[in-house]
Amino acid sequence: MKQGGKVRGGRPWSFDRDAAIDTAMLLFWRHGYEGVSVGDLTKAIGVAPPSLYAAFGSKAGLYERAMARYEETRGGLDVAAIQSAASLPDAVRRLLTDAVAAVTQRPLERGCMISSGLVACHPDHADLARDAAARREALRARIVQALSPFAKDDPAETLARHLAAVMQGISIQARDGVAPSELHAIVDEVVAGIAARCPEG
Amino acid sequence: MKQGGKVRGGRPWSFDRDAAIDTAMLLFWRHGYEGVSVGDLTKAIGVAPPSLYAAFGSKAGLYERAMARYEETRGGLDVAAIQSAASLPDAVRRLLTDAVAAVTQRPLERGCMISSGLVACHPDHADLARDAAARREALRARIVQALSPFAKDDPAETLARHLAAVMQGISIQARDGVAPSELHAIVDEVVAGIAARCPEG
DNA sequence: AGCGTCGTTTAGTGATCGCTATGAAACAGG
DNA sequence: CCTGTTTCATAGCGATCACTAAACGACGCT
Repeated sequence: MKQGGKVRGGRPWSFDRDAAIDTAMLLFWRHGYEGVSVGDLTKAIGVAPPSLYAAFGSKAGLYERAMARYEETRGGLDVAAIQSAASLPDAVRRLLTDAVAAVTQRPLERGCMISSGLVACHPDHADLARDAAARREALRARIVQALSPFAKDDPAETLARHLAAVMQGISIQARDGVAPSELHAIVDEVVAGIAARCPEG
Repeated sequence: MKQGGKVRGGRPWSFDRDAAIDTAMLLFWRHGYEGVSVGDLTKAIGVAPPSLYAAFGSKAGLYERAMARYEETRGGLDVAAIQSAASLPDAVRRLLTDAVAAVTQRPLERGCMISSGLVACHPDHADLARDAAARREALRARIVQALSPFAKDDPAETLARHLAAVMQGISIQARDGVAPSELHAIVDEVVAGIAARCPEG
């Protein structure tokens, strides 16, 4: 998907598909799917509508690409790093601290595009909403995996759902402008609650 | 705001303003602000656009009325009932159990209109988004009040933010179709974490 | 009945929505 | 050069957006 993916002949691409997805990702991240028009996208990318449609099929198709890009680059949950933690509370702390950093890093694009994206929308976009919900469920499953050295089966599933809920709430509050220090205070409380119920210190 | 709020003369109202706000509330609750058009609203209410605008000013004005109605009737946090709890863990349990009930009660309108509503939108609707964020902050303040018999000042503020985050996450997961039993499992974990760190059992 | 008042309807405003038909432009190979 | 292939921008599609001008209709009052 770099510049010029030709085989034989044809006019070369005038814009970088990769950069276009990044641009679209930032716009969707800020304003949501229904808050960004195709006109906004073409203007920000610097291209005419037919080029966008030739490259990505539809606005919904570009949104899916943007979501996937977000997962690869921003919503990356470093499973290995969390698994190497010394204890369950430490693993939870790493997980949630990373989450706070991710949702407060950029001043304009706050919150998590997956955790609090496409929660409600027009019925016409129900497919996209289902996709977003599936990505949230997949994120929860990856939390289960990340916690696998510390908790098994049913407890891990429930704990992952609990932590997913906390991360979703943190995402919404980050969007609302809550300071990182206050979000870290939430993390401290959650970790303390886990630690207090944990056999190992 | 009942049928016929006249003073002198004039044609009587043909539709119940109260019922119209309820109808709009359900639609906005399901699909979000940007997911409902004025055409959807006029069709559901059974009235022509000018009547809607005469009664509520604008789509945004009707949304604000719907949000207020939601707070009065659905998002009602029973502060008194929670304050009468036997302990902090019990108070938290009541709070979160009520929240799960509220977000899973109706099959079509799931989640909380305030906790996970208008999180991202077009810049033109930034005022409404600020209003929604303010309502979320006000909800957190009411949690502080509800917990006032059990926690004071700084700890209460942080705990309320923590619980608000959990409630927001529960709202999103309820929208995604997560079963009430699994949401209750989250509540159990949060309550257990509070109880384990609490001086009184 | 006639008048004033206000809510209603019909019908439509310009703007924007997501998307596309058409043809020119820019390349590779001959 | 020419032809074939692919991407590009111009221009505009029908539909829908939030919203409104203008006239009609239903009442209280005199």
